[in-house]
Amino acid sequence: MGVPIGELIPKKEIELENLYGKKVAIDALNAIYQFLSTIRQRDGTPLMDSKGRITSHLSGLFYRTINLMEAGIKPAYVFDGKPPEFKKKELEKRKEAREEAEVKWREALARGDMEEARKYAQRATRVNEMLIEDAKKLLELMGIPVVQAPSEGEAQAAYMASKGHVYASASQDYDSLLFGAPRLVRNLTMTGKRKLPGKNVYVEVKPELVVLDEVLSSLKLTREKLIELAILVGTDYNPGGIKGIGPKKALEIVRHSKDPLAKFQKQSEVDLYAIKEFFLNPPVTDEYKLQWKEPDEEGILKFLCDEHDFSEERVKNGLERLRKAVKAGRQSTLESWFMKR
DNA sequence: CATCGAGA
DNA sequence: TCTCGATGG
Repeated sequence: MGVPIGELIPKKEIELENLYGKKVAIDALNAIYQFLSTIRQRDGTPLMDSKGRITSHLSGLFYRTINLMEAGIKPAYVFDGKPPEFKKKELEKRKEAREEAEVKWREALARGDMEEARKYAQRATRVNEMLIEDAKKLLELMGIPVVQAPSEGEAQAAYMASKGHVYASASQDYDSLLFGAPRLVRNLTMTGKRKLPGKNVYVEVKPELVVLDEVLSSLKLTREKLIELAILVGTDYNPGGIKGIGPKKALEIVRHSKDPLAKFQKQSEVDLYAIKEFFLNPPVTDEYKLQWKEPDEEGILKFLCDEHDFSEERVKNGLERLRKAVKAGRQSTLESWFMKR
C-alpha cells in the first residue's frame, strides 16, 4: 500500500475551498478502493444491485465527484495500465492478505460479531475488471475526463501535475511524490467524518496538501535521494524494504551515502536500481484530454437507475447539482481567461 | 462514501 | 438548526 514514509512528510491541512478552480488528477484505483471498503453495510456487505453486482464504487464516485465539482474542483480520474513486472510479488502478497481477510470475515459473521466482520470485509476488498469498466463508464457519462495510464496511475498523475496540466495529483499514497508530482493532495475522496479504527471515535478528516519542494527541503534531500530512501523502507516493488531499516535510519543512510543502494543490493532479491529508474522515468503518455463536458443525463439515469437500481430521485437530484456545477465551472474558466488578457 | 429523517 | 444512526444498492 504505497511507501511507508508518512511520518517524515510535512503536510498541511487545507479546506476544499482552497482547491477552488483547480484541476486534479485522481488516482482512480485508489479512490475506488476507498469507496469499496468504506461504503458498506454494518456487517461488511457492499452495496449491490438486484443482480448481485457491486455498486459501492459507483455510489462513491457519483456523489463524491459531484461534490468536488460543486466545490469548483475539476477532477480527472487516472486509471492504471499494466503493472510493471516487478510489482508481481506485492500484488500476490495483497491477494493472499485479502483471501485471509475473507476467511476471517466469514468467521466473524458466523459469530455475529459485526464490528469484526466489517473490519475484515474492508480488508478483503477486491477490484475486478468489471468494477473498473463500470467506473469508467459512469465517469464518461458524467463528462469527467478519464485518463488511461500506460502503467502506474500514480506515475501518470504525477506527470500531468509536473507538466502543469493539473494542479496536483490526488491519492492516499505518497508514491506520486517519488514519481515527481510537485503537489499531492490526500484525503480528497474521503473528507468528512470518519471513524477511527478500533475505537468508537469520529474525527474530522480534512484534505492535506503535500508540496514536493517542501518535503525535499525539510528533509534536505533531492528527489533522487527521496526515492532511495523509499526503496530502503519499502515500496510496492520491494515490499518490506531492507530488513531492520525504518524511515529514521533510512534518512541517515541516504543523507550520508553517495550510493546507498549499493550495499543493500546483494541482500535484496529484486533489482533496487531498476526500481529507482522506474520512479525516475516511469512509462507515461501525452494522450489525454482534460475536458469537462455536459453530463449525459439520460445515459446516467439508464445506467445507474435502470441497470443498477439506484434511486431515481437521488440520481436526478445529483444530476441537477452536477449540471449547475459544470455550468459554473465553465463560467469561472471563461472569467479567468478574460482576466489574463 | 453519501443522503435522509428522527429526535434533541 | 444540529447531531446521530440507519440506509442506500
